[in-house]
Amino acid sequence: MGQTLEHQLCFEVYKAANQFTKLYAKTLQPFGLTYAQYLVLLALWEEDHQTTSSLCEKLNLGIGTLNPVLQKLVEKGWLQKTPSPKDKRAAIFSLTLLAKEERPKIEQSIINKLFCFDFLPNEGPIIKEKLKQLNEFLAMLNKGEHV
Amino acid sequence: MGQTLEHQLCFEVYKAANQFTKLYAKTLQPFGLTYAQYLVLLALWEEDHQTTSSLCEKLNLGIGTLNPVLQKLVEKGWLQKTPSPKDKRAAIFSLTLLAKEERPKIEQSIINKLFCFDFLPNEGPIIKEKLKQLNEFLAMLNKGEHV
DNA sequence: ACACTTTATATCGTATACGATATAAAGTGA
DNA sequence: TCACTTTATATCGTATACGATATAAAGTGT
Repeated sequence: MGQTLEHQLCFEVYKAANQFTKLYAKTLQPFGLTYAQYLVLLALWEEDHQTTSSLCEKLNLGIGTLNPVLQKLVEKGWLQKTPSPKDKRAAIFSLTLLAKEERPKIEQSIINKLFCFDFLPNEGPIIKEKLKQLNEFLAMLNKGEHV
Repeated sequence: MGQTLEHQLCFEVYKAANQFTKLYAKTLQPFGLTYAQYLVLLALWEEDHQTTSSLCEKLNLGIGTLNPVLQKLVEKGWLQKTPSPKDKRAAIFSLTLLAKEERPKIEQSIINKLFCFDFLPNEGPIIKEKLKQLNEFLAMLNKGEHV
């Protein structure tokens, strides 16, 4: 395998992630949201009332990463944090009215920014499927003890 | 387009990037290198003696990101920083003997870790090509002023 | 030569992202 | 019940990653 920068899959993934972050940051900036904060909202729009650990699992992030993001979202009025009645350790995060009301505006902004060209509607689903396979492979490597 | 987390291409890219970072971090840890530091070495293994701005362009990173990484690599003895004779503003980074000698060991560790399965040799090149197209598209969006 | 712009690097503030560690609540088995 | 383990969250230190700003050198046009 060629070991030059040009030949590295990991580098293409790295660049794509950074570019997505920049693009979403610009699009989300009018709403006062960062990309990571938007991903949390996506997870909760999909299913409201989730614990920290549930969100960590969905987003594949550690609690050390997610906790500050969740705190910011609560401070800015997007989320509400309530203790679980069943488990005194657990915290449950729920969408506020603001988060529900702003959703269509945010979605429309992203559609206008990213999906007004042919590329993503055409190629997006294919790339996404390939990346899902890649992520399964990488998750396997990250779990196990190989070499 | 479905707006759930499950349906987002950006999220698959995000996860893949984080997983690569974790995987490479573990593999590079015996060498005292981080993933970002490794990417700099890749760029210089491909072409030695590059300026800060050249490395920024190759890695698609801002100087605010790259500068601390380069400083660390110099501190740890992987790179040498010399002022350019032609341009008093410019700094030129070159590989040390250590960086040249360790290269095959580092490459072998990564091959052992990631390429000892069928997945990357088989699917890697296809995914990489798709991501290159995606990156061109995202770069276009990040450059221009659309919407 | 000189005002103006551009380029190259440096620094700062904010926000992730990770692993390690700490703490408290919940679960488990003898 | 009680020691032990597991689970859920919190915090800390290190390293990116970004945009904004600052500074000095180089380039440009008159």
